Amino acid sequence: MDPMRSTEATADRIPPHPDVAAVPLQAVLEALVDPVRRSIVTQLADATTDIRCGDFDLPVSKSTATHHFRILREAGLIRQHYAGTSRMNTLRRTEFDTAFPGLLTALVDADRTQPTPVSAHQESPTAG
Amino acid sequence: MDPMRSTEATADRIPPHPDVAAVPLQAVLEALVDPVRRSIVTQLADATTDIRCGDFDLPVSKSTATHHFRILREAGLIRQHYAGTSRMNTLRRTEFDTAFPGLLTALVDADRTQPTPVSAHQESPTAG
DNA sequence: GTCGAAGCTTGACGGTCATCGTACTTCCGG
DNA sequence: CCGGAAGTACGATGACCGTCAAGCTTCGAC
Repeated sequence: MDPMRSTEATADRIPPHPDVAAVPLQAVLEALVDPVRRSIVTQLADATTDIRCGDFDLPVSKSTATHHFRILREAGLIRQHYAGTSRMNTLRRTEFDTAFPGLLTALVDADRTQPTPVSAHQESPTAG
Repeated sequence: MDPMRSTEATADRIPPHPDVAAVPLQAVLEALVDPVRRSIVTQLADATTDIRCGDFDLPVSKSTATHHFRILREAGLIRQHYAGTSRMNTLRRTEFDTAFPGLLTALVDADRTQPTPVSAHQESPTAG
């Protein structure tokens, strides 16, 4: 009800974001090995602005998408904040590049060259 | 029995190595997400010469190690050749860097900064 | 030829994770 | 206040993958 709430004042409902420097490399790789999550990251990397959860092009249900966003947030890859009922997502590029130099660039670059096929109901597109 | 067999003539027993350019990014990430396999890669990156399979410092049984070497070979990350009964392993750095620029460097670099804890009988060191 | 060393193959097992549906919460517009 | 929209939380389920032991193959030494 405050007139103060534009885009930044409603952040209470979001669990705390980790310090990227404290995230283990293992967690980062586990986050990025999933094609759906990697698709989220590349869509963010290609965008110039934040993206709503619901505006991503994803082949999974809403609850599964929520799960993926959480993994990415906990891996320090994305930052989330509320705007109304919409959760906005940003890539934490600068911070991440400090902690893992070159990693995100190399991955997004590779994903652009070889777009990862993200089809639903398939956990291991390589083996399948 | 040929006198010709120094180190390169015995390569028959090794399945063919893939063309790195044809390896999907997904396969590369699935290979590198495992801490044991990442440990193999970093040990190779730190070495100046080839390493025998048995000379790696790995917390798993021989059969499991064989499995990991195969995954890495099929992901285009290592090259294997026989020398007697020993299988030698080399990092395919140059080829890999051409196909996935910056990826290997960023990963090895990150792994050096944050050495991955590879303990036996543990598939998900992050969650555990 | 025989033996040991090095490593592969196979089969089985157990844990982890991606997936979903359902129910719940929070916010905005009338 | 009420309804819809946007997401989350919670269980349940099924598949994949890392793990190992046992047995086999290949090579080198003697």
